[in-house]
Amino acid sequence: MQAADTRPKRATQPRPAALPRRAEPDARRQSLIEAAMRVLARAGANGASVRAIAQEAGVSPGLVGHYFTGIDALIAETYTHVDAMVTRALDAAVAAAPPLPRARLEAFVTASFTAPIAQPALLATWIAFWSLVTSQPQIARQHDEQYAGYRARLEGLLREAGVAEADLRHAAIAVTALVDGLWLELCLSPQCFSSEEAGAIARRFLGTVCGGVA
Amino acid sequence: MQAADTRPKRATQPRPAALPRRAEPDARRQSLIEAAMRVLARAGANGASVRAIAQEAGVSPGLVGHYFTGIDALIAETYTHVDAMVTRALDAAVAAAPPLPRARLEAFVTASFTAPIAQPALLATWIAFWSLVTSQPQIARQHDEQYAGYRARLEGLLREAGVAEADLRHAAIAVTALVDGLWLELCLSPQCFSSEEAGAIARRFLGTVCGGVA
DNA sequence: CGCCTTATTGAACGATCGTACAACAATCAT
DNA sequence: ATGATTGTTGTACGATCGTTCAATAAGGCG
Repeated sequence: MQAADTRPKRATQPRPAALPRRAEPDARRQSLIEAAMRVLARAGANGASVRAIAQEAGVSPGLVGHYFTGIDALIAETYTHVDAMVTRALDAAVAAAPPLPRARLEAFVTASFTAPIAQPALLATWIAFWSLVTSQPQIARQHDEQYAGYRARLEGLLREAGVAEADLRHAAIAVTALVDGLWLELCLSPQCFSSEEAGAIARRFLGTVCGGVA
Repeated sequence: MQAADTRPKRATQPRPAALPRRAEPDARRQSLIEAAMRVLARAGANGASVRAIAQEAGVSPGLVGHYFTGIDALIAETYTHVDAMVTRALDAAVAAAPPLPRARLEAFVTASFTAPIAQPALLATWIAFWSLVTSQPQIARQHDEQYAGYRARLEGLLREAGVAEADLRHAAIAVTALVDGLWLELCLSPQCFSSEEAGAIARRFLGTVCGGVA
């Protein structure tokens, strides 16, 4: 597997201004993680090498080893960063919704299919992370924790919406699976169905889960 | 060199008997694809190199280039092979079900969470394939076709089960997404919920899609 | 200013990657 | 048997991989 052609040089995200030659450690870490995001979006999971990321960040390859124990740790932290960004976007969507339990729930799932969450450029980050889950127990644990957090947030919204406590776990698993499946297919072949259709399908499912009439 | 080192190391799947030195071309192709499956299951997407696959198949690395245009083509054909195996297992489950539309439909989704489909060892094949979808248009086309085939089969079962023609497309997309999401999470963290739970969740969803009460 | 800490460099290392290719060997037609 | 065909080998090549590490440079502090 070799790096794919990246000729078009499509501007996925503008590169931020270069950091001072000697930067604040936290800022440098962050800039490396954001560079990894851009490389993953542009070149895919197979193209996200130490050298490519360092070049994207405008630093020497050796610096990666100074901030991360290895490329896998950088990928894992990039996943954490993207996951936090997704969580923030979802929380913002919920907060912006009318203060009705059902509306908040619908805002949660609808936001999953709109920018900045559902963009094919983010898929490579998940793929790169998933490919580490099987072989690295620590990565598997991280995945479990972040997914558990996602489901816990969803369980809270479902509880507000009146889902019985006994059904909460299965309902959260079901909604999570449906949203993830729609999200994945939306990223893999965006022309198969639209974000609006995905949102409509998911909201309709919420109607059956909450048992209530719309 | 390392010709003597053919002792069984880790038996994920038993390696089939070695082919004769000069094998039937179709058989050799097939053996390379099956070797790729075993390597993907054992070493993950990042470990599925030409050399590892050739060694697993008991042939020289150069032979891969004789049967496939490159490692990406071998991965793509491996995906095709696994997809065909899944399709066969699903069709067999449907055929073995009672000849009632709803039972056939339930058999279809239930089989998605039992061997030989839902095993974490298969996840690496999907991951390796997905990582090629973004960068290679031909792979993207192949993905679209195989997913369309899956949904078409599901649409047929849903039609038999009485789903209105106007709802068929969205229903198939929804069931596919739910099953895929459950399947993915089941492979990524098998301890989070069980295959039986996944089946129960999916069957319950079918009840709401078909409109009928269970 | 000189000293100390440390962020950063850039090259080098060994390993592995995918692919190409000449040589070898096995089968088949004649 | 002989030649043609082709499956198969093994190696070599250039590229790239992740990581290491001595050298360098940039600030903080006396």
